[in-house]
Amino acid sequence: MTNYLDELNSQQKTAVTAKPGRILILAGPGSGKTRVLTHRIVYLMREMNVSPWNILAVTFTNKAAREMNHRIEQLLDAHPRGLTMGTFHSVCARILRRETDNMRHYQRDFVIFDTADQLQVVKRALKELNLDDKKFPPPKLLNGISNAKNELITPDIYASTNYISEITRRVYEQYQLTLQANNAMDFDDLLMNTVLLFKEHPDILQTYQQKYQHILVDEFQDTNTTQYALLQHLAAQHNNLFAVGDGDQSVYRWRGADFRNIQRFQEAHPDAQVILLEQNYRSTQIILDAAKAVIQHNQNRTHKNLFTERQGGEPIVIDEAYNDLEEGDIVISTIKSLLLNGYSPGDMAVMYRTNVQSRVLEEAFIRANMPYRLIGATQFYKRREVKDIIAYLRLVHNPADSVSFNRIVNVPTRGIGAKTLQTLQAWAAANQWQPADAVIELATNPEVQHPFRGRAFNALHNFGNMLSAWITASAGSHVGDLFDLILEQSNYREYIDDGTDEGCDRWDNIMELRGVANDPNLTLSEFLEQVALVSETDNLEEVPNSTTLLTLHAAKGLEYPVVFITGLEEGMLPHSRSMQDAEELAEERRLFYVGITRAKDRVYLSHAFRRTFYGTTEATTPSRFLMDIPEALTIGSKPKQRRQESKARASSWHQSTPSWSSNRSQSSSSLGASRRSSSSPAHGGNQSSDKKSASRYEPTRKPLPKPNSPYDEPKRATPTSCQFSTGQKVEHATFGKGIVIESKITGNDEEVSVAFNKVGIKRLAASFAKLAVVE
DNA sequence: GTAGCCAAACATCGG
DNA sequence: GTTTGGCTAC
Ligand SMILES: Nc1ncnc2c1ncn2[C@@H]1O[C@H](COP(=O)(O)OP(=O)(O)OP(=O)(O)O)[C@@H](O)[C@H]1O
Repeated sequence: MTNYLDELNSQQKTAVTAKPGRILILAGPGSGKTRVLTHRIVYLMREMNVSPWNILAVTFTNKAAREMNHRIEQLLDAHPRGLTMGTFHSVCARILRRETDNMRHYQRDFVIFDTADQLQVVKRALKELNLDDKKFPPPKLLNGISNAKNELITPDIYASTNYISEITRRVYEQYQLTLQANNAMDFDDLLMNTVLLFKEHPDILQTYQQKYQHILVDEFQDTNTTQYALLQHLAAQHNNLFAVGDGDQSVYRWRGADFRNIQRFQEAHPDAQVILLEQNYRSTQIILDAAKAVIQHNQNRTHKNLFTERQGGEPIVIDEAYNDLEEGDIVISTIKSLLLNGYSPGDMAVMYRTNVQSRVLEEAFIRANMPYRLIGATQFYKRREVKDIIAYLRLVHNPADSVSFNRIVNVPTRGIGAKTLQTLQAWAAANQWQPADAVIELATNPEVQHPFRGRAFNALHNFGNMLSAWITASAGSHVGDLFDLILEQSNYREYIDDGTDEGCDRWDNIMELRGVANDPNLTLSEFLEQVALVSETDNLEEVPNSTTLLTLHAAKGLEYPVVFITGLEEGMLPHSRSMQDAEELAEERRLFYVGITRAKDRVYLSHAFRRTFYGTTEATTPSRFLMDIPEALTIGSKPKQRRQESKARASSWHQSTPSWSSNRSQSSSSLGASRRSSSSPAHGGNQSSDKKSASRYEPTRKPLPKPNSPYDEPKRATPTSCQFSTGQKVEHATFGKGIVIESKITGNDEEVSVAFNKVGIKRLAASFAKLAVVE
């Protein structure tokens, strides 16, 4: 039936049932984009009789794709077989993989290079061009190359206007040749090469145009020129493009995204239907008002009249901490209070501008023994041991990959040092081989002329033997079997698992990777593609019921009942590297806006008066963004005042200790619950080992403390008598009626356990929970 | 050829 | 404060 349309408001319904064509949905935060996209797909299939094979849906993360797939399956009560759904990168990778026969420079087994690999290639290009990598920093050059690719600029049309750009052009040219020789593409190539393929082969383009008659795109504001071109090509024939986006949430300008693609789209297609989604289903009025007040300061916005039916709400809490350490402690103690108020750890997220900030927060979680999940920072797939194993597998899959070859040829050490490698490189080059071809030749062709003797020869010969055996084995076997074979024959375990905690940890990571390879239906090629294209947020749900620590960027598209945004200081948010340029500053503001609008019920904003950079501590100024939130919506001392206070304090700090503590207790009163002032948290020696073994990468494997474990170790018992007693009937604003099962004094508050009729047993803080006794 | 040490660089955001 | 890579001593 059509009852799925009943779940939509009228704006959403207009969007979902719009006549196919060019459609632009401008969707405010929390306005149900996901719902509109999924229902649109179902609508196309059911009402318009469109086959899922003819639908392409592009999402921002793999996780979003999975979730939408799941949702559609529920709505249809059947698996949408044939539906193409994925990120730009994964969709392009699939197309390219299929079309390699039509590409001049690539074979089917091409691999995807990540940033570390890319840097190696840039360094090699510099060497080949006789350029000094001290004078021309590889990361800068790589950035230039990436920008060009995002703008669909190939080396031959790259216009150099000055010395540096001429260097970039040359390196770019050489870089592309090296990638091709390695049968490898970088992330940007996946997009650019797909567009180039379509440009060069109109017949192939036509095939895909006919296949993808209906195209839907999420997060349209964060598409770059190349992605935009891709969409325009694909949609050129049937003109059915359903783009959903919000200019106010554009936060990827720095990697080529341009929210003006929204305007471009409207200008290119004046007949496009534009539909606004303005009702926010997520946040309370107060949160939405605060967010609107923040974003209002940006120029050239499409006006949207956002509203919510969730009247009122909890005020935004603004906290000032003495330093970043105390900021972490404040977050922790606030979380503890919220846990007593019925929230669970998984309801909360702690956000920050840069990954380094996560460290202090993480340590606070570890000290307090609270469950958390860290997104990003040192990503799993970027860890040394994981990259090593992937390099082995990649080399077997694509022996042309010399970056992987160089990475593992002597890891574990097997007597192939710099000197030998140099000779190998020269010998390989003379024969037009890649290094892996050379060692295989050495091992399998006894006739071959070569420059090696003695130990070096033996080492290379052995390695070549192993490699060619793996390549043979890879043909018929599962990824898992190949994985095990490589581990065993390379002696990698002995090398990495050296008995230290760290070694053990690294081995565990390898076993975790092994788990991914377990899927029997996965080919080596698919496995490698999957691990290359996973994003940080993709595995988010794997740790149930722990608080999420993540950057504001990573938070885009997610929602949490409680959101903490930390580090609201000038230089941090807005970031110092974005404060010069008005456009970049506007993006910082959007980032803050994105953060606030992730919250359903509560927002906590914090800043530290002193923060440690590079090991030295400096005084800070509260973020200008704090002053944009109307006072009426906040609790905590007024941002304007504190700005001056902080400045004054910064200058007078060394003379005397100002009335910090009194000030502090004033601003913390808002939380009611106990909050210890962190005078000097012990920097114990066991801290670092704790961190490594306890949580950094464990969460996906090791169960974290159970949600009901006692986070709230009693601190200082204040002699207060209990208001509630066992058996008493009570009522709570949200949870309804229930019976008290236990009541005790914890910290300086009374902790009440109540069995509610509807929601089961909850533990609440009496001062917080507004429990009423009923007859 | 390799392990281990120390200095220099370092850290915005991510697929 | 941490990581990287270049250098030295075995
Ligand atoms: N018509 C509706 N009625 C009730 N709830 C809805 C409706 N539409 C969406 N929602 C709810 O609103 C919340 C936000 O939806 P969604 O995550 O799709 O927002 P979004 O538009 O993607 O937001 P953002 O742009 O901020 O990421 C979800 O919890 C969803 O269930």
